[in-house]
Amino acid sequence: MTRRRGLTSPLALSVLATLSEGPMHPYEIARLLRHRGKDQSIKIRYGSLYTVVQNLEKRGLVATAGTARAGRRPERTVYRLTDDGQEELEDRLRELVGRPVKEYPAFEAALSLAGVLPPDEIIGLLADRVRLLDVELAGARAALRELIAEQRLPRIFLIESEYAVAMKQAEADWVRGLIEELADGTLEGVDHWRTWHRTGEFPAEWMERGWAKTDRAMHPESEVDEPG
Amino acid sequence: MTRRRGLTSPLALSVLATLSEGPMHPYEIARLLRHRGKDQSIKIRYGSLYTVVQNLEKRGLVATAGTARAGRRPERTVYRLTDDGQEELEDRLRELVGRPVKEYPAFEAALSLAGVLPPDEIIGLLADRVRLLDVELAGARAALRELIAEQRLPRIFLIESEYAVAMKQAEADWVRGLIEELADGTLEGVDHWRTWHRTGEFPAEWMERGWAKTDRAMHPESEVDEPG
DNA sequence: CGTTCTATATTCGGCTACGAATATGACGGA
DNA sequence: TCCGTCATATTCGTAGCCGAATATAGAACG
Repeated sequence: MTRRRGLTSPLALSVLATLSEGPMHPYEIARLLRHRGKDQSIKIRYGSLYTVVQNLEKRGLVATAGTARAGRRPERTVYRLTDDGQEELEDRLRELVGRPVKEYPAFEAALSLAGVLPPDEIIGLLADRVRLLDVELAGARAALRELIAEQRLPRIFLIESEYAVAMKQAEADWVRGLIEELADGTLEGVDHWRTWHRTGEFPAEWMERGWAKTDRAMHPESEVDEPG
Repeated sequence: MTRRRGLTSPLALSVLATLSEGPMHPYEIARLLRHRGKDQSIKIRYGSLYTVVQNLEKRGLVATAGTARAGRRPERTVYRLTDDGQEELEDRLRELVGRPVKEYPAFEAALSLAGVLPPDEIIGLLADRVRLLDVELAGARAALRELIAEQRLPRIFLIESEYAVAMKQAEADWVRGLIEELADGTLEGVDHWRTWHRTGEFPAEWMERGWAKTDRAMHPESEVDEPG
């Protein structure tokens, strides 16, 4: 009945993973992860790191292996992975690889609120986005090529970057498609959206539909006492 | 010189966006967003909602429009969007639509640490993932069809879901490709990864490469005082 | 050998997120 | 009418996240 709550952050996982290579102190963990470019896929904040390690210690997933000092620099606490920690690490990794978790990308949120701006402005913004995505893609691909060709780093160490590139490419492609549908009016509703912004009035044609009615019903004009 | 820090959460943005339709109290905002299915693209937590609204008030982006009560139920504070709030809303939306922001999906983190498990187990887990993604995709597509055909909801109100579906599809496709490359050994390094897990020894062939050397150098065996 | 810059190593305080608790009204059935 | 349950509406405490500050050592430069 050991409680398995919390400590689910990617940072916590990366700490366990790194310690599975041998005892280390927190700063060293961060340095290694950075050196390997893992900070591109995992958000590493020094402020968080030390708290996370302490919490992992509380749960018995890591333990202090001793303290060391070089010269008169501040004392470093060296941690090691416990058996429980190794088990947790593997369990969480299995979970994370084996099943998708619901996430909330900022762009999805933005799309869901895009109605606030008029469609023609949105088209321009989406075009900006595509341009920037293309630049990022070119950069990321060049970096990958460099690491593989010059540094002779096996591709297997770079799958997470290849994944990121693939997703970025998919997004760019999808946005390009959306821009087209918006521009040529293929996408059902854009015309009404446009006139709605021009006139400020909710399209009469939509009023009739069921979803519009229940939507209105959600927002009763309630009597309000003016403040002050 | 008004400081424009913080309050960048999607939830805050959705509050502003919803209030741009008229004054409301926090619970009503949440209800509307839920009714419209926006809670699929934006994480809505009641605990957070009230804090967010208060902070928005502090920054002058929303203001209390009065208080209302129905019967003897707890008093509700009704908020309205200020002019500053409307401006902020549009600015942030432009930013969010127009430029990609770096994000850290859990799966990317998992991939970057996947070396902890042996490759053949990873292949199995990836297969699980693909299966689950396919199920989710079927469900999401069915839901979209239902809303468009039965409810006669214009597609424009559903772009965020279409985006989510497209991204999920892209991920499923990419993972399928990865599984193949892992299974048939096309991906450079899998063989060494496999023997490394079997023997516990870092492959000699890799030792020679520059990246492996600097990696070792990152982790000096430091003298450690045993504790207790 | 002073100065400045960067790398090392960690602490601290404030803010944010969010689960859980609270309190009331409305509705439906036995 | 009494009771259970659902919807309404909000507060509170805690746990975690993270920017910024702190302090020291070595390296580079003139």
